[in-house]
Amino acid sequence: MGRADGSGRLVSPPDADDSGTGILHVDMDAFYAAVEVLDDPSLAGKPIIIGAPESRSVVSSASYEARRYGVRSAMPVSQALRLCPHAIIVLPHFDRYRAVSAQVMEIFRSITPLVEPLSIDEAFLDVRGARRLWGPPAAIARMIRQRVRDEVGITCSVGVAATKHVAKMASTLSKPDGLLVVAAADTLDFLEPRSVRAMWGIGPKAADALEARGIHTIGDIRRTPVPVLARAVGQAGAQRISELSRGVDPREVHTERVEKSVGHEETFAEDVADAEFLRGELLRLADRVAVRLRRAGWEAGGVAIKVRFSDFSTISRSQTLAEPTDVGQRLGEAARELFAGVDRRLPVRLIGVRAERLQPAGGSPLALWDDDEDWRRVEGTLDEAIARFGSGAVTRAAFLGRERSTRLPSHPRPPEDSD
DNA sequence: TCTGGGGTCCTGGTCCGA
DNA sequence: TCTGTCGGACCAGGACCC
Repeated sequence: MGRADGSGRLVSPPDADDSGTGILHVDMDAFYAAVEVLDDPSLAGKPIIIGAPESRSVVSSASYEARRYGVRSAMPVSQALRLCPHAIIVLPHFDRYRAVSAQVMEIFRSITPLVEPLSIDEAFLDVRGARRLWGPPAAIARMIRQRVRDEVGITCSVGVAATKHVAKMASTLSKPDGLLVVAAADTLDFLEPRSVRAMWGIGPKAADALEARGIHTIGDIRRTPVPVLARAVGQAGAQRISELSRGVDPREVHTERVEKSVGHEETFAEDVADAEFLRGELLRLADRVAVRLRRAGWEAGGVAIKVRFSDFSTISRSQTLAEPTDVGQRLGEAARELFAGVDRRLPVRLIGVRAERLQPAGGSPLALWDDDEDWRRVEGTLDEAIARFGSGAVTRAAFLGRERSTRLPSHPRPPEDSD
């Protein structure tokens, strides 16, 4: 497995056993800060905070030099500056981060087509089919680290394991600039002593709820019956963490990701009570959402708004549209209708608009599944397909290329969903 | 001390039709 | 015809992730 190297991280020796593995999780180290150093080498070795200097801004990313002072992502910039007064604040350059990210992802795809980007700075790779070309998984991981360093100029950490969950945990433990390999046979030993907080999907609330029941480690989760876990994290969560604690994680590496909603939100520099101004903002945000919808060729079947008040309490309202749309005016009208029903007892800190239930604009081709999971492709809308084939013959329909399934009326749920 | 913006997923409540 | 039940759709809120 791995050993501590004195810096708090775990790394594997060059001859680490990688038998039974094949999933890699690659995570760039302090990505935004690393790109800024790449573009301005005079920042190297200095505490950098990526964020806006405005009063309500939070830290998007921080260099490891800043993290030593306790600076963390999502922390208010004002608080970060109290912890590290000599930190250098750098405004984010998202276009540049996206360009570097594309460069890194291209390296991954030159090794295997099975790449699942999780965010701008991390991805899962399934390298089980790449062994003959590039060698065993641990060797591939070393090659990736070398290539990212040589060709892009930044460092990354890699976890190698048999499953996504363990690979993700391993990369986190190996940070920064590390490699940790967990052979399949070592999975349970690896998981056993780790804090429940280290699990992917367990946040502060769930961790508190588990610890209140004496469940502190992943080994504790493994020994706890699912109904007991369910009282802390809900039924679905309990089932999931119970399986993960036993090293069971059947999730594959998916190369296609389907967005389910598109939204914009804005926190005002100062809280706003002026309703007319807020209505104007809703229209402006709806327009931005509509532009993105049209660029992607989607229409929204529903609209949601989010309002955060000066006391940080947050409400949301949503409605299904009579007809799907990608027109900003229509989205804006729906958002304003929803806003009219909100009790505005306090000034507003943040307002947001989100388009939901996305579907292809103008009735795209459908794939229809019948009861035998046999499928056929038809042109037109779902309603037209029902008219043509009858709802009884069809259990499931998906818009091609989007993997959006729609269960048809009066019919049993298919054995598995397409998501 | 004072909490961004972009998302996904889950839960629980309510309404409605079969 | 009335009533109870069940399941699906929809909605609101919260937790979580980067």
